[in-house]
Amino acid sequence: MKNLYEKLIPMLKKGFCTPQIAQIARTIKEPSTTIHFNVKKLEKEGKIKGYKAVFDYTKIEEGFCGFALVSLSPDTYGNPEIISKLIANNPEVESVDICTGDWELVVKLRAKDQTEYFSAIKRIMSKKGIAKVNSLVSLKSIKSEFIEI
Amino acid sequence: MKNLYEKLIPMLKKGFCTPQIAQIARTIKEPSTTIHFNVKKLEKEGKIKGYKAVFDYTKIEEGFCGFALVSLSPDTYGNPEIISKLIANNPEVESVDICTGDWELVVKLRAKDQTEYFSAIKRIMSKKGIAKVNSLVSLKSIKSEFIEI
DNA sequence: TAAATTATTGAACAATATTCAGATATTAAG
DNA sequence: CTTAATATCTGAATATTGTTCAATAATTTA
Repeated sequence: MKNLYEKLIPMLKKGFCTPQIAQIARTIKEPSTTIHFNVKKLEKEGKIKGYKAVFDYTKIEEGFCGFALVSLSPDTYGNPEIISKLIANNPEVESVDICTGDWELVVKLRAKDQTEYFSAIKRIMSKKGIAKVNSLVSLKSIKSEFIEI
Repeated sequence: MKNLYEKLIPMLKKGFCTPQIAQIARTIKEPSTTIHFNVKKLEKEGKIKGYKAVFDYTKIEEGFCGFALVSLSPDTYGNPEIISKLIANNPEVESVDICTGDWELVVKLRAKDQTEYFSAIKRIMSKKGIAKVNSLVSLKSIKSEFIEI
């Protein structure tokens, strides 16, 4: 068979989905055209960023998940956004947050296995400005993207 | 006006979306019926858990985000799933991971503001079995759910 | 109060997901 | 290798759904 999974999964992970207006309308018993109006307003107001699929990552070759707690070196304190965006720009990176507390960045990553996770971490975190990285490896994801696994 | 946002946002945050088969088909130049077949297969195989909207949480009264790094007390080491599921079962909780490393759990939370975040943390984390909580407050989300903000 | 803007809604339309049946490819068995 | 069985692919037809439009109602502003 044609390997469409390799194309479909990255597409659906980032978008290519749409709200089910008729089903929402039926569920909350409002006219579908009212739901349509409201959803489009949420989009125009920039409140909705997009629509996407949520995967069971253990079943799509992304079962190895971890958090990198990052300390920045003093010279990047003034502008953590630049390095954050560089980190975010990797497909293995699920989320990046600039934080207060013991670490400046919290980065969530997903890879196929330990080997690929290790090589991703090395590649992504070997940047000038990163002083220290503390890795927490996830043994089991209980909830992700607001959806319980 | 009817406040449909209060109903729509929780619905779209967890589901009520669907893949855009025709658009995928056009993009990768395959028959839409083939895409349909493949997507349904992904669903049957349990690889796709659902379809949902991603929000700009700063614009929907969930702008305050943080991570709780949790240490469990020795008596819960043997069964961290139970307490993890209790934690996951709160609407403020975006993700829960059982980890190795310096903390047993990593919990991502979203609330309206500092006050509501504080009350959520107190409510969620005051459980027997939780030994210690280290909170990291997000000042800015750069990427979330694989989507850059 | 009156005017203007914003929200709601049903009917008509266009686009899309889904079903179905036949064709093709792949795998398993002899 | 050949045949049978199974799985995948695909176009045509259908049913469902998102979208547009125009008219009405509600809300806000002057």
